[in-house]
Amino acid sequence: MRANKIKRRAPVKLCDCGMAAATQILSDKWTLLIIREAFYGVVRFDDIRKDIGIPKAVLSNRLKKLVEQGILQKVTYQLEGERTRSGYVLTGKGRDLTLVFVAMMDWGNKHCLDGKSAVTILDKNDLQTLKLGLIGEKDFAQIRGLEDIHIRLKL
Amino acid sequence: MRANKIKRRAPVKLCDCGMAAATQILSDKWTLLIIREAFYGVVRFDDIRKDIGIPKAVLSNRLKKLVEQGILQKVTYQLEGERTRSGYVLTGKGRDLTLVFVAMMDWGNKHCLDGKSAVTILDKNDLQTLKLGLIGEKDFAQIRGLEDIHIRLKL
DNA sequence: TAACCTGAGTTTGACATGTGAACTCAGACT
DNA sequence: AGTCTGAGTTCACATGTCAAACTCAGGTTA
Repeated sequence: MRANKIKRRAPVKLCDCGMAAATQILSDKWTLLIIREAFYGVVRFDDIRKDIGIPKAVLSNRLKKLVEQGILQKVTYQLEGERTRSGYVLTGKGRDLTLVFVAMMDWGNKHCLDGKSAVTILDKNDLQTLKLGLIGEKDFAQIRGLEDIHIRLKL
Repeated sequence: MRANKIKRRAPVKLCDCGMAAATQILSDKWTLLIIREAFYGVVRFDDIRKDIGIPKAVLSNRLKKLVEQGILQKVTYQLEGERTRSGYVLTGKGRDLTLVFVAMMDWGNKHCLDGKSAVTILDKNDLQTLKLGLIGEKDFAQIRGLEDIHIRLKL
């Protein structure tokens, strides 16, 4: 290995590091799976529980924390012919996790799932395939906003 | 909330979901912080420990798992005038976490750190500022590879 | 050569958290 | 009035976390 790249200290202190701050909120066995449910539109306590197999006590605790942190909000809604219920949906702060979500999905598909991916991300308007990447200033205008994208299942 | 968006089940099973697979590997209080150290070039057991404040027993355990999973590899290296030592550096699979890293950093900076960011990501060649985003097919060629980027500290 | 220092762990034992099963409680249905 | 369902809470036990003490190998000092 190239010894000149070795550092004895990280150049950014934990308290100045957005990545470190984010991990403290997101890095828990269940939290990101709960947020995944929210992205897919599953809002009910028992539905989330059945989908991901989380113990009730833990789900209750995590939902509480996610609401405190402003990532989810508790809302009241009513499905056709059903009574009103409460559910948990993403706030703006929560929806802003989209790129984290996509980045993890891409990595997981490539390295844990033999490159298979279950969804494609499309431009909502022209249905063009979208890809996550780092791009230069002159192309910033080409970046799609969260309102302009659509997640489509394959097959 | 728009009731038509509510689902009773996630459309992608956990076992087919790259995101879910990724969370099972990464979602632990310390794992992503250890990977952060690796990105910054901190490779030694004790240096990592001092930087992030992780207990030795836990660090030992996590490094073992990260090596098993092929995200880090244990290497032998020698600094000028020091004896040979072993350290932990990113593999290709580990470096592929760059976009996850950047996505989490962007989110954490925006939502946990008042928009302050400690680093900028530049094109290694023309020092253009780079940004993470979803872009359309005709611009795929503008996406920078991991070899072409450079993380610069602000100030 | 012996004593010491440092890095990289392992062991220990108290404490915290996670877990599944059983319990609660309120609103709607019969 | 009794039952069902959704959304939790409580319990008792297994697992994980933590700080401090211990180990062990190489290199340094006396």
